[in-house]
Amino acid sequence: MTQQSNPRTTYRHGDLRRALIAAGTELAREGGPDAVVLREVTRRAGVTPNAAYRHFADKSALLWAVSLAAQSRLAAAMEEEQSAIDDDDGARLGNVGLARAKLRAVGAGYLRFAQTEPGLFRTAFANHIDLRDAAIEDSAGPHGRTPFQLLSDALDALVDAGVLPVDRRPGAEFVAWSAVHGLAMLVIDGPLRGLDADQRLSAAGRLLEMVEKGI
Amino acid sequence: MTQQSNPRTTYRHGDLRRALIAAGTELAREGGPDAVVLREVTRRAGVTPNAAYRHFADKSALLWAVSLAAQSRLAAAMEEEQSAIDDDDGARLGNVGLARAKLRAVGAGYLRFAQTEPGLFRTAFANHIDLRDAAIEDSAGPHGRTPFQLLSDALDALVDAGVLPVDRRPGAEFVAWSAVHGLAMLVIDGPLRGLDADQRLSAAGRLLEMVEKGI
DNA sequence: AGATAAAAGTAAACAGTGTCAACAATTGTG
DNA sequence: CACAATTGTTGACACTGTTTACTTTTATCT
Repeated sequence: MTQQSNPRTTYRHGDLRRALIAAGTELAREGGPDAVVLREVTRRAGVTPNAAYRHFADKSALLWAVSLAAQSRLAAAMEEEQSAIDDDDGARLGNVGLARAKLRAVGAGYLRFAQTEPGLFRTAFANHIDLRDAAIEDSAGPHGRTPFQLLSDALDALVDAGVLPVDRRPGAEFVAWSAVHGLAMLVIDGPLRGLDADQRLSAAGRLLEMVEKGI
Repeated sequence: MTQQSNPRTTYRHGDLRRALIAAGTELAREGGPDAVVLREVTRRAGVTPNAAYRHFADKSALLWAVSLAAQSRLAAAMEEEQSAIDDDDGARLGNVGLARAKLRAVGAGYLRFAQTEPGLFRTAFANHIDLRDAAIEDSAGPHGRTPFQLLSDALDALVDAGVLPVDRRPGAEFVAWSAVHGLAMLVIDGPLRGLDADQRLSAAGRLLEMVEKGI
C-alpha cells in the first residue's frame, strides 16, 4: 500500500504539490500530524524525497498546508451539522431558538469531527497555526467560511437575535471555542480517552449547555 | 551545555532512572514533548544511549514518566494558587464565596502554569496519558493530590457549600476541565498564540466566569 | 570468602528520518 | 533554435530509536 498504483511515465509529475498535500492529508488522517513524514509522502506520490523541496521550503511548510486542508474539512463538518437544522424545523424554533441551534451546531460539528477524524483534527491545530490562517481560503469549507468564521457568524446571529448582549460579544469566540476545543482534545488524545460513547455524548451535551448559559 | 559537568567516575551511575527523568523534564521544559529525545537525555545524564533501556522499556515509557513529573508540577501550581486565598481573606468571603474562589483558583493555576511552563504543560498531556494516571502518586503535588483530584475536591466543596446541586455534580469535572484546558491549548500552542498578555488575562477571567455560571 | 548469577552500563550496527549540494531531464521563452 | 528556468533525481550527511552481543560491577548463596 506504500507504492503508488500508476508509476508515472512522464518525467514531470504535473500536479505534484497537490498530490503531496493529498498524500500528507491521508497520512494525517491515519495517524495525526506526527504520521505525516516527508519521505513517506513523496513515496506515495511516486517521487523522490527531495522533489518535495521544489514545492515546500520545509517539512513544516508541507505540514502547514496539510493543516489548512484539515481545517477545511472541519469547516465542512460544521456546515453539515448546521444544515441539518434549518431544513426541518426552521420556523418551529423562533428567531432566538434558531440562533441558539446554529451555535450549538457549530460546537456539535466540531466535536463530531474531532471524534470521527481524530488524526485530521489534531493536524488542523498542530504546529504553528495562527489566527491569521483563519482568513486563508484553503482552510475554508464548501461555503467559503473557515471554522473560526463559522463560529463568529453564529455568535453574531446570537447578538442579532437579542440573546447575547452586544457588550458581551467581543471575546465571546475565545471562550466558546476554548470549551469545545478542550473537550475535543481531552477526549481524543488526552485523559478522557477512556470515556465510552454514552459518556462522551452526555459530556458534549452538558458542555454545549454550559456555553449557552455562561457565555 | 550538552555535556554533563561531572563525568561520573564510577561505572554505575547510582541513580540513573531519576537522572533520566530529570534530564527529560528539563528538555520538555525547553521544547515540549517532542524535545525529549532519548539520545539527548542520556547524553545529559552522561551515559550511553542504551543505558536508558535498563530503566525504561521504551522512549515512550520515559516520556510517560516525564509526563507524570510535569503533572506533579502542574498540581503544585494549582495548590499555590489556592493557598493564596485562604491566608488573607478566608473568612471575609462566606462559605460559598470561598468554595467559589477555590474552584477559580484551580482554573487560574492551571492557566498560569500553561503559560509559564508551556513545554511542561504540553508534556503533561502528551502521548497516552490516561485518567487512571490521575491516581498515581508520581503525578501528585506537594499535598499528595493530582491535578484532577484537586479539581474534584473543589467541585465537592462547591456541592457542600450548596452552590452546585448534587444532581449536577457527576460529570462536572469534565466540562470544567474542558473549558480551561481548551483555552490553555489554544493560547500556548494554537491559533490564539497571538493574543497579548491583556487579552489572555481577560479571556481567562471571562472563561472562569462562564464555568461558574454555566456548570 | 569465593563462585555465580543478576543488574547496569558499553559497543557496534541497522533502518529510518529531514535536509543539503550537485546533477539531469524537461519545459518555456528570447 | 539556443538557453535559461523549472522540476525531479542521486548521493551524501547527521541525527534518531532500537536490537544484539559484550563487559563490568554488585548482590547472593553456600
